[in-house]
Amino acid sequence: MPELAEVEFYRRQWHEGAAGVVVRIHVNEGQRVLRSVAVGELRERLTGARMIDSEARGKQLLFKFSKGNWLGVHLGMTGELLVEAASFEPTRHDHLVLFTKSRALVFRDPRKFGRNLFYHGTEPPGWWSGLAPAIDSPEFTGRCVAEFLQRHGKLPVKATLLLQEKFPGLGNWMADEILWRSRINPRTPSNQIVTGKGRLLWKNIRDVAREAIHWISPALGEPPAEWLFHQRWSRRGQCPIHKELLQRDTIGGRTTVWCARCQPALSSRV
DNA sequence: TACTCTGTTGAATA
DNA sequence: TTATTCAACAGAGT
Repeated sequence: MPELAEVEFYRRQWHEGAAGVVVRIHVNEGQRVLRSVAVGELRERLTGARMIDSEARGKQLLFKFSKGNWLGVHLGMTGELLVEAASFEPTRHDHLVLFTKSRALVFRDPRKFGRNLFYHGTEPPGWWSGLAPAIDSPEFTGRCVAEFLQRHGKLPVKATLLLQEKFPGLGNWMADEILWRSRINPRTPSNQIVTGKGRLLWKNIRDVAREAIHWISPALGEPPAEWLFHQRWSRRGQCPIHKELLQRDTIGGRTTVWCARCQPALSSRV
């Protein structure tokens, strides 16, 4: 599930739930999500450390701990961050649990597509500072979006929007929402998004990202009823505008939903 | 019961 | 270099 707004929700959970130093660590040894982590070092260094900051960038999370320790989290498809009582007993999907005196910070991920990273040093780790500029940052300009679309030529615009190297945090439903608002057919080759449409697309990327955070991040809420979001999960989903049955197909390897009337194929529109 | 589907992504292949 | 396919995994839905 986690796209940028859900990721931000989970960041807040852990950030607000963290209280005091880590006194004990539970690790689900040998799990995929820990494949990049030196578990022994993580245990040793994080025990006695205290969370002092956190940041979300797209789908990536970084938690800064005292004594120069950094914990990265990617939630994959089914990951979540929970705060439980100190008496919490980890279940089989709880791969990393940081216990403080009063709480347990839980990283749970049944499908294990998520990932933890650990780094020790005074500056943020390279895998963090190398991430693409956030969608709401000044660096995310209409021009750089236009260039990126051109560069990806024939790739359907739907698939291009899912590339995290340029659109950090966009996931499947957000991409569909953005294209629907922009009245762009998801199969449109990226380099055929011309000037005016490109500008509109850029604006809607920013708007949907910002509004998603507004509606979802405070309490894992839902966007307003008129969003495509609410229609996409069912085969009977209708365009919120025309009440027409939505189209549904796999594009770029992902289930894609669109309205044939709002988003006609390129050849049949102006 | 068996089969299909899923919000991710990066490695392998073409 | 770039685009597509698939595997990693578990559970929910039909």
